[in-house]
Amino acid sequence: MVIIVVSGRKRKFDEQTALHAAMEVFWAKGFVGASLADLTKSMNINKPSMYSTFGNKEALFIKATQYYIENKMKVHLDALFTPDTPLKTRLKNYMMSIVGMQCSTEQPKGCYLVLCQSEIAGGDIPEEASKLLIDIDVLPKTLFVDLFTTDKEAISLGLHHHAQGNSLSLYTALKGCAAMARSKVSSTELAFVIDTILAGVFAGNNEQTKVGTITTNTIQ
Amino acid sequence: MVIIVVSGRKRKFDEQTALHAAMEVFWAKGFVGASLADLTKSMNINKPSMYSTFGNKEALFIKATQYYIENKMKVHLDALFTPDTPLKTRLKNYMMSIVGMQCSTEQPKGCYLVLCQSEIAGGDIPEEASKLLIDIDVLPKTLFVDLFTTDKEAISLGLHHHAQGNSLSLYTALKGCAAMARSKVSSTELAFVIDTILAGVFAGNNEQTKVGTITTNTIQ
DNA sequence: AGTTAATCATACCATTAGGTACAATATTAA
DNA sequence: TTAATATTGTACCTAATGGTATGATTAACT
Repeated sequence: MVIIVVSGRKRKFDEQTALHAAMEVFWAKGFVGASLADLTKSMNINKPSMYSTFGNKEALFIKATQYYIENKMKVHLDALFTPDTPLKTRLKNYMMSIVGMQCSTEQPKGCYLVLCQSEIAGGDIPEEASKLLIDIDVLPKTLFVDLFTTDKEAISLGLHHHAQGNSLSLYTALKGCAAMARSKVSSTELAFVIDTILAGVFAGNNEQTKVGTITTNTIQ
Repeated sequence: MVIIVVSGRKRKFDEQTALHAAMEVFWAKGFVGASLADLTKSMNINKPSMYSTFGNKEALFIKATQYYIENKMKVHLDALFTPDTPLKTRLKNYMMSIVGMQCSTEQPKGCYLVLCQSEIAGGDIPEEASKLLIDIDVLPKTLFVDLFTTDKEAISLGLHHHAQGNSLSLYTALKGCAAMARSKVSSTELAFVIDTILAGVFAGNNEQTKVGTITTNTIQ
């Protein structure tokens, strides 16, 4: 990191602190729902300061989103790779770490990304921001797929045969929990949901249930 | 229904058709994201017609939401009570009927209610509309609870012992699928997710997984 | 046909949206 | 102390927001 010393008035606010505040506004209201008045008020700065520091609303959103990923997503990863811990326990710890955050009263309930991703279809999210949100969406699923295909225990349990499907199931459960958390469902209740989806994955769900006359068991 | 015949110019548009169009706009953009320009353009009427017919944006939203419930939610119920069909199959048919709708290209992807409910936390949804959205949210869960507590097969399988938790699991899965569908995940892929959660429910997930040093197995 | 009453289209209102110009204010280099 | 530079606060811009007033249209009832 290069620090260039220049003369001029010093910035009164801390960029990271302001970014944290912006993140919370987008987390609660989404990109479209968050107005510049909302943002600058929470960031405790005025519009020219915001524009000179971050560019515009979209650029601020992109930085806030990256801030969320760095500070609110990656922190849970440790639980997934704890040594000498059964796979199921590691998955549960990881998922409950996320669910705990979704239900916390310290910050907006639910998931920043789930909310903003759901705004894309409305057509009011600028292209670059939209692209970022879509790109991010593959990361958690890829993480699960890697785990199911490389973890010794996963392979010995045969879970790697349905790595894609199992990963999608867990990721879908997390998104469902995000929606539930936003409606104020407690993490205690959602723990049961996590247990259930993990039971389904570990029980093996290969015996597909018939739908009408056709049977579905392929993932494309 | 009382029809009052009065003199005067006849309405050029059909109220239900207009409501259907409004529903699709709210479905795609949410309450906050949908502007009156968006709405009246899709409804193919102009603002005074909209205001004289429906009241205001909130009243239109409430009617559109009720329209959604009547025409897009209740249609799936039949699958849940098909005679001579195993419980698991009925649940799968019901859930896949919903997921199929979430993934359809005939209308906006995902779920109208999940999107709009997620906007409540932002504080920009008027009170009456917000109350409706919150009230609706208990219906699907209640539906599952009733089923698990009254269905013969459910009871014989012991599923009624975790009626609350199992219901929450299925409802959470549906909300997760809604989020997934909005990001264009196919119903074929989501069928695997539904199979997995059903496997979890029917396998019984009573054997809870330890989280750190504490064990969670209660639903409050 | 003429009266009555409801709907329609246009234009408009106040407010808020995202975004800037500009002058006042701090800060450093000289 | 002064010149140079960057940040700040205020005021403003244009476009879009939810919502209306108004007068022209159109249809039913007498």
